[in-house]
Amino acid sequence: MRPTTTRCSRTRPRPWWRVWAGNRFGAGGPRRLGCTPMETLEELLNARLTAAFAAVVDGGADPVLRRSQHADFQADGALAAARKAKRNPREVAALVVEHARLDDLCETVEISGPGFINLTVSAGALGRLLAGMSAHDRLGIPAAVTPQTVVVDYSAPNVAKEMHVGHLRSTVIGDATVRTLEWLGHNVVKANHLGDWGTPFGMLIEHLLDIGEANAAEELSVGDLNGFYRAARAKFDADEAFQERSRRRVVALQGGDEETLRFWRMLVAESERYFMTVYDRLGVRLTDKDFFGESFYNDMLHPVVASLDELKLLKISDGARVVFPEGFVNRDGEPLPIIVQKRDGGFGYGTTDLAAIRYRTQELHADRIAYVVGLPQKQHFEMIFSAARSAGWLTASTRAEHVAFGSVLGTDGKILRSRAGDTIKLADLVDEAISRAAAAVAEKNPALSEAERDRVARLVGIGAIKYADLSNDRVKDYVFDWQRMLSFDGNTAPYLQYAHARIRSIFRRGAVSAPAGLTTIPVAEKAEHALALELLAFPAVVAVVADTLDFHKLTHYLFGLASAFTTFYEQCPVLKSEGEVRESRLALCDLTARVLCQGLDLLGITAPDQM
RNA sequence: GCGCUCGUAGCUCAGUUGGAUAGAGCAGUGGACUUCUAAUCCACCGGUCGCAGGUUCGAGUCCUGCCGGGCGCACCA
Repeated sequence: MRPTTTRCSRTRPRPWWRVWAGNRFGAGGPRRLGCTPMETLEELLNARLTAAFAAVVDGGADPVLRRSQHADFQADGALAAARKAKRNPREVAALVVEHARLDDLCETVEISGPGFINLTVSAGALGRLLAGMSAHDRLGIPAAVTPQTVVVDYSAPNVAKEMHVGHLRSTVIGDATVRTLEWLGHNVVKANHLGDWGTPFGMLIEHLLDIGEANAAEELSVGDLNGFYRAARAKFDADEAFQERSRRRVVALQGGDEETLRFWRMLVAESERYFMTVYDRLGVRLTDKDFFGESFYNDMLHPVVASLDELKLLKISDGARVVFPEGFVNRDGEPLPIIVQKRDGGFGYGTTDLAAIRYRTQELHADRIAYVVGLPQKQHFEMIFSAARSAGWLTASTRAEHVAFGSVLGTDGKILRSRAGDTIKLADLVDEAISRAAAAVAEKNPALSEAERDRVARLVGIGAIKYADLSNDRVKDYVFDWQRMLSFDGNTAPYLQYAHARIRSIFRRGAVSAPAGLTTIPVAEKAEHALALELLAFPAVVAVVADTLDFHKLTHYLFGLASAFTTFYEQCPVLKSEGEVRESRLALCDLTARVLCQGLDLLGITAPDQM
């Protein structure tokens, strides 16, 4: 949910508690991470097949390479190419196979069915590629050669209002976005679009004065934001005099009255302090430097309106100043506006979003802006993007996207609420996750020390919540189910964390470290072969996820990797094997652990070494 | 009314530019611990892919029309 903002007055000081360092990202750029670009298995196969297709088919053709149940990979491109050229698909496939240089990569290349090309990767190729990946500190994924500046707009709680499950998804998905893009070497601006401005602040400030500054600070700092807000609201609804005071207070706030601003800052600061405690417990990267609330854009609102006017985009409709982005109609089929300035002179939230997008493209020089906001806001963002394009504030050189997500449902299939029917405080949700995880850990591994158990419980509990959220297609609603997300079986965070802990345990138990400097990692067994293919797929998956921000594709991959590992673990003794086989298996273990650890880290989940 | 979004096994979900017999997990049933963590693994059972047409060698995927759930449609954000 987008935070609440209603009105704004003529002049306003810039928020004092933070200084936007305009050149914070300008100089230096990202650290170069000393990586050599590597070719992935899939890229290699694709390149060879593409060359073969070019030799066989006029104008060439996409090999349509993918993983297969019938072999390691299959290339289906011959069918489409044959149809286009009105040729026999099996013959095209045969010619492609004849022309393809695959000797160094494939054990077998066979044609099957109507013209599928089935590829089995040779052990030698797997060994070489695995060794390359293992020797690489970034697991085969180089840092971006041309880093982008990416603004991630997420979390966005409201001052003096409790964070609830609605903020959970934005925070978790946003954090995964930040981690993934930062790891890839991009300049990421974390923009926590705090709801820190608007009419409610009249009543909130009056309530603060009623109960006294000290009491208010106390109430807010312990996280009783709902209590504070409700009390203010109740008075506002019941007491006419209080209403009047609140209205005057809003005017004073908007007018820049110094004392009023001091109270407002206090509300904001106390709320931010509280939000930080929640973020810290959740283990997300947001800091107190990342609050860029709506008030941050206040100075930019009048200029936005003026610019729209100059650009002839501004229209007057029913006394309000509006822009009509093309292609949007209301229920009567009339053009649907974005209200940039209301009849009474106040600004709408659309104005703030326009100001923010202009700021982000023109001042921050963003190459990409990701709005991690709920699906219901979809039309709003389409309108904002459309208007911003018309104004020239959003050009083809910036990718603006609404990273939409669905609702969190209870096991009854309805929007998740507490038993009493209230919204659930995010802080309570975190507490419950940790206490449930603590109980599970205590039961399943009593040998852990108390301190270690607490640490593991926190990582498991938080991991479970995040993983449950990220492992579903984000655009869909998902069902929040404690039992399922904390299960050690199935596609869950604890399962992956456990797989990782088991691997670390091998090295502890064997008192060995991962072999280094291998030029090849021989794979012989079926389970080793399958694990190798999974490991080598990591770079491609990360690339897709960075592009689509579909994190369930990463969780899906990690689960497949962990499954492949446990099969290997059951069938291929590591410490009991000897010589080259032992070295190879230790290297596979190490590589799996590193990929699991890194993959989970991109999701904001920590994998403990033991649990 | 217009628009967006979802509908796949009893449950929770994958399914990438259209490709081979639609895949997992949970639950259920049956197996496997002198063993590097059994917090695991293996096997079986389970689906008219909401419905009906269409496009073609081939449709869960693309097109059209329905049905059902959720959401949005100007001065709250």
